[in-house]
Amino acid sequence: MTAADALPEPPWWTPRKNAAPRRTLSRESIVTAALKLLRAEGIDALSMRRVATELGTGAASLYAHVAHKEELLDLVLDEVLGEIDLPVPDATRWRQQVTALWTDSHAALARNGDIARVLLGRVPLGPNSLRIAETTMAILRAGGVPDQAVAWAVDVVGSFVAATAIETAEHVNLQRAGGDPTEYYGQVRRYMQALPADRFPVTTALTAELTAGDGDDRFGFGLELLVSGLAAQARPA
Amino acid sequence: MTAADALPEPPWWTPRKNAAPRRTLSRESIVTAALKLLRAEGIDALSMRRVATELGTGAASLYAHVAHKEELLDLVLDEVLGEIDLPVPDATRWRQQVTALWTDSHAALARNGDIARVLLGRVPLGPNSLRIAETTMAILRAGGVPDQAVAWAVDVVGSFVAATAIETAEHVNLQRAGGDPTEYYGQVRRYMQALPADRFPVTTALTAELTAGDGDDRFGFGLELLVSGLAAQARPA
DNA sequence: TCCTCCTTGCGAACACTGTTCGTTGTCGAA
DNA sequence: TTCGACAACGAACAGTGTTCGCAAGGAGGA
Repeated sequence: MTAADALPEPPWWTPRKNAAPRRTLSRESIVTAALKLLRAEGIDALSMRRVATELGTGAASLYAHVAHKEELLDLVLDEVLGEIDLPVPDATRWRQQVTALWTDSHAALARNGDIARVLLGRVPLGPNSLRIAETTMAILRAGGVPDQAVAWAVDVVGSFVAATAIETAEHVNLQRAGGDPTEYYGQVRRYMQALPADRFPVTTALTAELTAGDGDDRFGFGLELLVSGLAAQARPA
Repeated sequence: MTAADALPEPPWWTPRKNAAPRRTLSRESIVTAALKLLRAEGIDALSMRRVATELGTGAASLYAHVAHKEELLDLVLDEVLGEIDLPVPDATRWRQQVTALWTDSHAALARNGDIARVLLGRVPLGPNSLRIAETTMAILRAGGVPDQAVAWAVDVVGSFVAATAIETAEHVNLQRAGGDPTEYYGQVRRYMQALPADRFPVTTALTAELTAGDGDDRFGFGLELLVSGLAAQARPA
């Protein structure tokens, strides 16, 4: 760095476009930037242009490392799934193990914005998805769950985990946007209570139960239903 | 036209401009056009401009009848849910009744493009949603399911129904786009079979089971898990 | 050393999106 | 007949994903 660097270049010099080192962009850095944006502002804020500006460049530059936005989202999803750590299957504790694994998955998705949205309607085939599916199936199989049930459970419970993660994430979204979830639920509750009781006897009677519990409570309830259903199908040890 | 018309609209639905002489455009015609587009080309094709041109007008005209796109989607969703017909709760057949009702809901959503996407992350409070929820809870309660379980089940199973409906709809999407689902599943199957067997023993062993069955089979499997879980919690008759 | 090829970076542009603004045209009531 | 209300709507704005064409630099060979 000499003193000359501080001077503005004469305008008749053709300006050097980039003083910065060129090899600054990579797939990893793009995924990291996207993930950061996702966590901070949700999936709606995740545009190619915003990811690019986060990295100090233009949107077009991303397409040298990533085919489309969908591929970027796939990569981000797999990155998130990488946060989940996998147990070594133990036949004597299979119920606790699947419960913990699915709970972890729910938590990992829910804590990363509404990334779970990209999971729905796709068969996730990223390396981390595959590792999770493999481990899940190994645990269930060790528990004596029949093969067809094992295969379908990993899909079906996966859908359930994704769907409830979206719900939980939306809760978090609301909070970040300055909204108060309890206030919102209060509004919903008052609306349900104000329904005509003759046509909605159960809804009006159960407003307390309907608005009780947070996302995790509801997820836990559903998961327990599913896991106990699987346990009922398992051959006794 | 059913009793749903008599319900108070949720306060966040902007009331239609009342008693106005309308020429061709109306809320109903907009919802119908949107639904038609949704069925034909999926939710991604559902833009305000396309709905408008379907009606022979411009996008701006829609905003006299609908506050935003989100509200339009809410209306479309409720229209779809109106296709489901509700049984009269019968305590002796509660299991068959909930199973049929949830299966119907799944079918209604799946046959209308990926409309189920708008269901996720929202508490659906349209008149038809409320009627379905009321009936579902009445059936479960008649079956002796505890109140808290009734309330959470309607939410949790609703999420499950929506998630699997998206999956089924995506299947249909693929078919409409000229793709062959069996060919696609064959591809997935070959990919899984080609995985290193030492690190993915279960996945490679269960490729047949993993690609077996269509959306309805998988939905039925998951639903059976959930319903039998609820039955286990019900007090004996 | 020079001259290619090839990948990366990137500004500009294209065809879209949801939404708003200001104006036009029409209709019911006074 | 006049007037005010309001649906209809073209144009515009700010945003989106993606493509194109060109510039810059490194690698490899002559």
